[in-house]
Amino acid sequence: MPYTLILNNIAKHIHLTPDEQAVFTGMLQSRTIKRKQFLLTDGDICKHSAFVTQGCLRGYTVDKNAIEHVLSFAPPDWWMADMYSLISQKPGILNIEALEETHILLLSKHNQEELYKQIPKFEHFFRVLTENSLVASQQRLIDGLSLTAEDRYNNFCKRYPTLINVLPHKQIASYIGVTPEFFSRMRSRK
Amino acid sequence: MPYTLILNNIAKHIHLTPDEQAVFTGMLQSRTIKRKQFLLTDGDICKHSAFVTQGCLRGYTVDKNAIEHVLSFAPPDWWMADMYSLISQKPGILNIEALEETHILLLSKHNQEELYKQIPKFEHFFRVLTENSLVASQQRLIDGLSLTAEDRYNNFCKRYPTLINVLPHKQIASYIGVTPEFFSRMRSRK
DNA sequence: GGGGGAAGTTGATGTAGGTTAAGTTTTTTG
DNA sequence: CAAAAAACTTAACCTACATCAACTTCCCCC
Repeated sequence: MPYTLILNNIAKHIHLTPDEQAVFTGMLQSRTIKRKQFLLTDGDICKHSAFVTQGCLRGYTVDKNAIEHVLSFAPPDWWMADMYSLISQKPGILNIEALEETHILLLSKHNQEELYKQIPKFEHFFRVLTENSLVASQQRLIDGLSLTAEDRYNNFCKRYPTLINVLPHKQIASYIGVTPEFFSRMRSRK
Repeated sequence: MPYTLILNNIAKHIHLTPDEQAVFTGMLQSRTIKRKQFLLTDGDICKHSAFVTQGCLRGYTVDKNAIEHVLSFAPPDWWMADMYSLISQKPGILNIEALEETHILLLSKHNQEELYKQIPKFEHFFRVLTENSLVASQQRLIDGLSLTAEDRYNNFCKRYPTLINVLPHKQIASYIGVTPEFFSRMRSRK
């Protein structure tokens, strides 16, 4: 059953009756994105939250020197969206690309709001999810201000051990905020 | 009436009946913090969300070299807490200090949860609040990865024009991630 | 209102990490 | 499976920003 992962993800925070589960899963749309293809690009208006069931997404921005900066990765069991664009419904700044063939479940903004009305527990669920993201984002900000690149890399290894062997080095380098060249030097110093 | 500001803050996202307003304001505790005094220090467990009605708070961490890093400022009409500690109820990493005499309204974690039960609209309110914080935090992350210190300073001036003339330079320097010395040089170059 | 301790400035020097470039290895895809 | 592209490495050189130190100005608080 393709909904096991997402229902378990939700069950971590709220309990759904079988009926509610059916309402919820009925709102989902499943989709496969091939390697190097995009779910969303810079300038698009984000109309869905995506939940990854297989593969891996990355969300990144491109600066005025055409350098990419990874904001987040989404391996299985993670949610991904351009939050700014999703909540404002204005053109976003994020590119969301599949690093390998990736299976996702899409929840449209319309259905998400419908869910808040029909099953208010989902307000709670997404509040908690957002709170956790905020804490992680703030911790990463603090790390960026107070740690060396080497310490940030060590943290990344500890926090996301499964991703280390899956992601290309240049993507990890971009996430922690260094060039691939410097990342390579850092790694050889140990 | 000392609750006007906070009720208007809430009215931006949800509508409360007079009864609900009374329930809510009845849960608040007001407090004054003198200049250079702390609402919370590193290692404390955060038990309240604070809403500033007058003055200004700053939240910062201290790294292993005893350097302070400002995570956020809270002028009037802003909420402040150590989110990590508040949601996990584990010792936090944030110091929250008053930059001048500051009036706040405190909502305890217990009352906040009570509010979610008694007036579910508050789930919605805090979800939206948290979403907006997340978007701001992510934008700051991206700025840190892709802009020079000078560009970050210009952004800060645009985004928080009222804070520029209120905050000591060294606090702004810390927020944008440079030393006071470099901040001074940056400013003299224009 | 004046003295003392922060806050801010300025200059000389140091360094983490960037840039450019060239070469090697791995992966992808026709 | 081969060729092309992408990922990774190494080295020389560069720069944005940090550090240290001495000085000046501001602004609390007694």
